Amino acid sequence: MSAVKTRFAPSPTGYLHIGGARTALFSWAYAKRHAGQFILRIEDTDVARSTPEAVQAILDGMAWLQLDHDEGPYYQMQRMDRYKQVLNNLLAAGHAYYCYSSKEELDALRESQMLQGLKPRYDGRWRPAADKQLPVPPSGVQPVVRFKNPTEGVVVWDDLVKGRIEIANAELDDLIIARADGTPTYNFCVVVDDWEMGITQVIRGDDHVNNTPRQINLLKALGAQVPQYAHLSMILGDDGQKLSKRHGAVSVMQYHEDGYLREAVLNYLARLGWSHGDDEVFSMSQFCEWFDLDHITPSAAQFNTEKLNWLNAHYIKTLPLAQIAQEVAPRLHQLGIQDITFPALTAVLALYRERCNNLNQLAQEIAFFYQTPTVNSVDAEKHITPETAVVIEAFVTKAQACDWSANALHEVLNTVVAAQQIKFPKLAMPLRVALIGVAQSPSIDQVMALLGKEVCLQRIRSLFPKI
RNA sequence: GUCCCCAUCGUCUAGAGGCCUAGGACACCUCCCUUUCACGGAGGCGACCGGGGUUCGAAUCCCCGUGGGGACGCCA
Repeated sequence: MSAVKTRFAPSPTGYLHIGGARTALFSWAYAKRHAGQFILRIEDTDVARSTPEAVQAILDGMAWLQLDHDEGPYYQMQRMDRYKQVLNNLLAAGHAYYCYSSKEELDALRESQMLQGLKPRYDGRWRPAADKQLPVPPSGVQPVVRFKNPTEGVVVWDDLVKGRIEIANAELDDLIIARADGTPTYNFCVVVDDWEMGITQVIRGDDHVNNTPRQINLLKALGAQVPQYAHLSMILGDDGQKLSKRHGAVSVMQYHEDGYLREAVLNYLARLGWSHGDDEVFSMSQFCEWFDLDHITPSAAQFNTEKLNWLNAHYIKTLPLAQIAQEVAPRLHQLGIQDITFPALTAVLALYRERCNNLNQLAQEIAFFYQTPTVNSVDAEKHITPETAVVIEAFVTKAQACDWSANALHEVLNTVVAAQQIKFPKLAMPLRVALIGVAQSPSIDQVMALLGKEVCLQRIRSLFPKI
């Protein structure tokens, strides 16, 4: 077998969604695993629905996920001349023929077949045969080109995911490979490309299972080597329903915007429909060493945001701080915070990153370090009582004298609590409310140390003006 | 309707005839840690779609049901 070459071949009619991303990931990983090549091919022959924006969205998605291609992107619209050559060869060799049936005629045929409980298929009325009298071509009608599919026998292939699949040629019909305007159709372009680009494994969604026997027949007519096929089952939404734009089928870039790390999305996707024993958390380089098609589940998988969140949390707390800072900084800017020089973002993140499973949430949580928080009235009411001011005043008095390090502040906190004969939260909670606006935070001494003496005192005084 | 595919905890999955009184992970529950909230640690709850075979033995193989999904375009 020649060197492995896989491809991802999306049609640019929308953004790169999670299902497409997983298909791309598996194709990419398969090539990496076998030291092969991965190519990107844009299937843009549906001129009416393809858009440059969608092309860009796919490119952006692939770039964000860092699924780099070794060749391409190829654009099918740029290969028209080649398709037409192959088409003519097929016509000349008698593997294809012109069909003058109108769309209306075909619709009527389909309808009557459905009514009879039959599978709708072209009946071959323009298909040439040895002793057959073909109808006279109507004038002024541009014909389509149909492939002369074998009428007998079975098409068999050993699907790398689903095992042996057999489909009788009697189930197939003569598919249109070129439209009336002369442009080739999907099944034909795919075949020519997979053949000429030397694709060895076609890894794609299982909605293509039914196209496979047609493509194999076409490949055989062209005298081409038939690649191996691996049909991935689909991904269902969180609710078990088919992924659609209406419920949650979002662009992979949306995950980026929504606060997910690529590491988390990739790791999650890798484990959706594929497994390596009990391993759950692994890097992409590890994945590329492990990935194989033997351990792909043939059944559909339901997307589980909770688990993605868990992985996101894992990567937020384990990736280098500098990397997390790079992700969080722009999100702080989006919250209207311009200056993030003090306190150092990495120091803040070191204290806070264990508390969030999402980058946007993380940015929101730490925003108070860079801008004055609004006090949560529920928390304020709960933790600030008439006696509070006394306690806080005692704390401020003592704290002002210390060097404002976390350790020193910790000492002061303990001293004041002992002197006032109160429980620790009686002091810590009102401080949190004054400094952060809410009653939840990491160790309050560490927060105060990061915030700095000046800001702390200022925020305390704004809530307790008499101090 | 016809053809094709699929079927283990709520979810993702391990499982290739005996290692399975079915393992791991997310979620959930309990406890521990604790300066609140998290994080972390320790436990717990929880599944082989049904029925027939084959076999000494089946989650694993076969058949039939049932359920779910996909395809049936001059879309890709």
